[in-house]
Amino acid sequence: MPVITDCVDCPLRRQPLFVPMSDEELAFQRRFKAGETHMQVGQEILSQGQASSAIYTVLSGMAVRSIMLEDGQRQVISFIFPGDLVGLHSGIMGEARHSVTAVTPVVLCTFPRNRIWRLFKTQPARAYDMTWIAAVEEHFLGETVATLGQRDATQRVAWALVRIWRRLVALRMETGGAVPFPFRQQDLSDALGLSVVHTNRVIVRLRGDGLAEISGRRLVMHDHARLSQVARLDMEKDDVRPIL
Amino acid sequence: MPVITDCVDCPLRRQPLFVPMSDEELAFQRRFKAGETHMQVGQEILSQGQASSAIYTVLSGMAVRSIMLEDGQRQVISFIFPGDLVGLHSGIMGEARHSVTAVTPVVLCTFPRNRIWRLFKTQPARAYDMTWIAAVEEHFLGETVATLGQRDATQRVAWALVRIWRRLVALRMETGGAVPFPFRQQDLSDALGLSVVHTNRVIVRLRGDGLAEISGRRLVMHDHARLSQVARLDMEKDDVRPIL
DNA sequence: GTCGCGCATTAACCTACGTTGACTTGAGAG
DNA sequence: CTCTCAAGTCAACGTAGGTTAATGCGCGAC
Repeated sequence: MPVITDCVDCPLRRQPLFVPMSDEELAFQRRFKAGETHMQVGQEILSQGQASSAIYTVLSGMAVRSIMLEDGQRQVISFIFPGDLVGLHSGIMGEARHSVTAVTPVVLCTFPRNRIWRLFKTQPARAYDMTWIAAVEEHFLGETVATLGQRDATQRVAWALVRIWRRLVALRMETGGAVPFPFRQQDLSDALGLSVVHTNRVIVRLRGDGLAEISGRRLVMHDHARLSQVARLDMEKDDVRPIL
Repeated sequence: MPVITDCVDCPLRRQPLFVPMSDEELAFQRRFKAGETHMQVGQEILSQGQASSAIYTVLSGMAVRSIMLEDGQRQVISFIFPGDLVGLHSGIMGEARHSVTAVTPVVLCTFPRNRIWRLFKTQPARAYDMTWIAAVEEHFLGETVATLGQRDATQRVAWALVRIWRRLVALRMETGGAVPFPFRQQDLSDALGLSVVHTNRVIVRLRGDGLAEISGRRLVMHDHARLSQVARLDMEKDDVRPIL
């Protein structure tokens, strides 16, 4: 039987990426958390079209959020990392409009759906944070739309790699100039609206140019500054965000 | 001096598209609303990079939400219609990451930023609605990402036209098989990641095929079912949403 | 009226990316 | 150790959509 992480000991909330929690918030959080769920690689945390009974914070592991279109094409909407909130809008709107699939083993904090309303009633600060999280998410999606709409293949791939890199660095998951990269090239291309073949062409070229490379399920960043330039991302500090 | 609409008389909240408000909510809303702002065509309701001091609900008129990229390209993130909430995440995150530009004269209900926190403290139901709105918005953005990532030009244009059509029909703005369409083809192409030239090719073809046409600042829908099919949008009822 | 201007429309040409299909590599199963 | 299967890589060729640039057209200014 695995031991459940007490929120007090949660390794995530101390990360500089996240807004610190007050003692009172922490106390509420411990009661709000109903338990933990463990998912295997390939398992669906959320399934498109299914009602979902809970929202989750990813404690560890990674996943992809994707929509399957009627004609069988898949769009990856976003990559999911530790600290991300999953299922907010299925929780609010009733039915999941997308799937979330684990690409590594994933541990989730579970917050039952029917407690969300209590959170809004008794914990306005936490409710505010939830809206804040939704706003951050929306901001990223806007950036994604801009990337898909206006960038060419090279810029898109560079953008995705830099975004993933920065997020994992902020989570202190960088070791020896590399971060875990459990996504397949197929996931990347489904996220960027490119064919796998062309995504691969770009990745090979970026590697040849000494900018970054993917090898052994890890992303090795050789030249963050130059790759950011290719991606047209400035070097601005990532904003902190709340965590549930 | 223009007369300010009392929330009690607000023509929007009665529309079937929106979740009805309780008397108590309505009472709060009247105090929450600080006033109205009128914008001219071309004016910016929100400017990318500027701090914004308020959030707004669009009472009437239309706008586009867009990002200007460093190299001068513009991505239209979404089209804004009456009932939409504008500036939620600039309000929460401090600085606007995108611009919102009026494409018709626009009337806005103004909610000062510093009252948002009071809303969360005293009106959990309204706070919940705000999160709900953010979730609906996020859902649409996800659909946009999927459209830009996986659809070809014809499907994209059809998708945009159907989305706009349905929203304006839900707002009861349809007359004689047509709705107002104040957007330029340039706006459409910036939203869909296409060149104006190609967008025009598609529009001309859709018109020739008797599906829909844009003429005289109006969108005439000749065959909603068939166009929806082209857009790969099913005929599902649009969900209701709250309004602030 | 007619001038000026932003927007829609069209045609000719070109390229970035998709498609198909074959080959390689590597990791886990037995 | 080697078999298998999924993922990565690569080349050849085709096409959707970009680019450029010219023309048409309504509409407000005066």
